[in-house]
Amino acid sequence: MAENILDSEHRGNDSEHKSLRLWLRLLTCSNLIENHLRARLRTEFNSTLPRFDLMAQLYRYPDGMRMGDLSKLMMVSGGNVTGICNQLEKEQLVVREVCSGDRRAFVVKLSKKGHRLFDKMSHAHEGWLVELFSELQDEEVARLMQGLGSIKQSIHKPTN
Amino acid sequence: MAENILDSEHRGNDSEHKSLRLWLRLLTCSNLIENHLRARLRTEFNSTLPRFDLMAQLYRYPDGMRMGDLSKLMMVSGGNVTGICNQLEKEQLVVREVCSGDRRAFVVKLSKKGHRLFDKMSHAHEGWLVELFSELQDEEVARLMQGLGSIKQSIHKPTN
DNA sequence: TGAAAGAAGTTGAAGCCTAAATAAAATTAG
DNA sequence: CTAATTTTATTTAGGCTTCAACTTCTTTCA
Repeated sequence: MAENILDSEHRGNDSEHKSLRLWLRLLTCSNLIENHLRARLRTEFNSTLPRFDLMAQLYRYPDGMRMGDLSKLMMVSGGNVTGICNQLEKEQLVVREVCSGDRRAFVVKLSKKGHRLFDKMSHAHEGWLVELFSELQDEEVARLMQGLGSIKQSIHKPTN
Repeated sequence: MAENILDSEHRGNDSEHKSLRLWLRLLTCSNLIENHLRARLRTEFNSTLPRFDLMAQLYRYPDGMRMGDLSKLMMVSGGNVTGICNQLEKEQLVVREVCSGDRRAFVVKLSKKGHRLFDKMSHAHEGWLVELFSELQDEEVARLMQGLGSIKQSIHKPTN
């Protein structure tokens, strides 16, 4: 314990500050983009980011997915998925079907109405992102993809 | 308008998907890290990320800051800052002082107790980040810092 | 000066989100 | 087969977050 304190004062300070600064910058970018997307979703579609994200997952899996899969992919809690699905279901954008073979589970799918709406939203959404990233060179994007990929990998196995 | 639709179908599809994929990857990384930090803050300090973030801002400005500045720096709404400050004030980790010269405003500062607590928390917090990023090469971190910097710049002036 | 415009912070309603507890069904093991 | 465990989804309590409306104070400018 005491050694750790010494350690971090004698060496490693650099690496610490680098890690912190990297995280803060990553967070800033994420917040900037998220806030921008949220605002446009609200003003242009009277919708929200979580609703959009859930529909986006279903859009990519036309056969539908279970609540638990949604929770994992979206990296949010199960209760949260339940809540958002309830709303989308009430608005008839999404359908819960009983899962043959497991009576506990549901398969959630985009309804026709939901599919149509998401078509429009995702098109706009992609446009906003292209706009936001318009000043970035292709090469820079490629490097970022790679670097962020490393982070993803690095974290999925946190000193296991 | 109609031209835009044509445009995006004839060319630019690549760039669209690149932008979208970059955003999704950025978001994934951000979520992974955020969830990890949130969990450790909870288990090890029985605290939360928003509380930590607010205290972090005050820690960097020992003379305190106004609510509005906190809102801008943290990129969250004013009402949100009010709520978090209320909590921290109740726990005596933070102090609201009347602002001489503007009777509408407050200057929020870290209390002694808050300062001591944040000392401990931030030390742990930096350690967690070093751990999370431990597999990244220095060079990769530098490249990421630069790339994310470009994003930040690019977005702060969204086609102004 | 004084009315209009703007800015700082709070409040309230609604939705988002988590963690922990629960209920129901499936799986595993004895 | 049955009891214990695990899995799937929901519920609950509490905190986070936004937006819009509001109050109070400051600034502007006619």
